[in-house]
Amino acid sequence: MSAVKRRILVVEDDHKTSDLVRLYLERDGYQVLIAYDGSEGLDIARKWKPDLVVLDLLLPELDGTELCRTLRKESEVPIIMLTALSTEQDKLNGLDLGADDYVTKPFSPKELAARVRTVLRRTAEDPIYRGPSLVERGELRIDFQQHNVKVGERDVHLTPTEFRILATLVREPGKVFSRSQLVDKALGYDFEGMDRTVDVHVLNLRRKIEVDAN
Amino acid sequence: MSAVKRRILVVEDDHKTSDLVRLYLERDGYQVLIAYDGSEGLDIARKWKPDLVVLDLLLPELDGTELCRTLRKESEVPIIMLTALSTEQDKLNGLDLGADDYVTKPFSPKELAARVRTVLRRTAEDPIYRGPSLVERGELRIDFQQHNVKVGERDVHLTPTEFRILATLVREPGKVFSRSQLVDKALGYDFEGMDRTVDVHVLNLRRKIEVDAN
DNA sequence: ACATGGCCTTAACATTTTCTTAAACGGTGT
DNA sequence: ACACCGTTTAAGAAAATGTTAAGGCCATGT
Repeated sequence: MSAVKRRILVVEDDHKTSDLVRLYLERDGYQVLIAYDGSEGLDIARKWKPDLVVLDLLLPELDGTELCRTLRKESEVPIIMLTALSTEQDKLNGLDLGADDYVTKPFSPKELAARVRTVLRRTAEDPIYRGPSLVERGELRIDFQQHNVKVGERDVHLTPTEFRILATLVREPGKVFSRSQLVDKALGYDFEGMDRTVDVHVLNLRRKIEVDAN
Repeated sequence: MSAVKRRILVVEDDHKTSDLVRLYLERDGYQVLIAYDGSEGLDIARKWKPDLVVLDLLLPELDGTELCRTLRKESEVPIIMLTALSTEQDKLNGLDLGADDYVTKPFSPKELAARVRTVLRRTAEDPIYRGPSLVERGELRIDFQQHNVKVGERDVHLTPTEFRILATLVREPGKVFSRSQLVDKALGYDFEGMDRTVDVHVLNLRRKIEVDAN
């Protein structure tokens, strides 16, 4: 897909956990480095400039809390907290430290991978995530954080492509897009299929969100 | 395919990057020139009249920011910004300068090539979209973004051809066009029908937008 | 490894909109 | 009256768009 792999630093002292995480993240096409204690983590973070840090809260040498705070001061690298603690209070503390997301142990590596994707997507240069993270137009309500859409009270499930198309349109209300423009925005610059593929997505989208359905 | 290759000027001081870019763009059938600093870039842009400029933001001699502004004042050549900076603010600045698109380093040359294609498709290919995206003449209001037309308060629905004819006329107010000139602009150079066809479109157009209808 | 389910893509067909053409109309000047 | 030229009409042809359904792919669960 993209030529340059995104780099992810995992700071986690438990080898079993870190190996599992590495496995899943590498399978998703990320480049992964693991630091086994806090100060090593800080070190690598500074030199390697990862695109995202997965950070265990309980660490030898330098605590995750501390590390998180330090990283935050030095850069805006997205951080996902990883911890055994799970009370609401703990979560709030974590987020206060500047973490972008929070996963409690025991966790499924798949879920972690999903969160990584989400956080990176939010922070990446994807135009559809620029601008307000909550957009309402009439009955329609699009939450870019949660990645969900409502029509009135009804929850609407959109596929990724449908979401991207809707997002593209909603970011520039009233603007008319050609098929190929929509393809670029929603299917990506390197899509090489038929223009008319987008017709079907738009049709499905309409069926799902149009109020005056018939 | 196309008789004359489109010309692309790449202004980029890093030889490694510029070579890579040249490789990809040439493979896509473009004619490529590289300028290794800003003032050289400006020079070539003026003399060579490229169809598109790929512009690194950080340049010796004359900064990309400055160059972009200058180019914009002198022509409407599409510009794609290339930069290592990637914060929201930087992107917005770049677009504010009048760049048509923005690619952050490290980038995949394939993506750049795709963006070039897209931008050229949007701009160079269709003259009626060059110039202000909102034009008002008297009661008439043409929005090229929204692709809609108003006469006073009234929304007017135009067919694609009618829109193109109106756009052609409105881009050069007062100018008189022969039938065949209008055919070329609105129906395309490869149209092979009767000149008179355009009469009908003009008629329909008049009915729709003329205020002193009867 | 295999079946499942969700999503994407495509080709084919249906429907709607737009384009094109030929022909008729109506002034104007000769 | 007739030739000339812009205008208008109407109807069939063509193009664009909407819709359906089938096949392929990939990730996930067994």
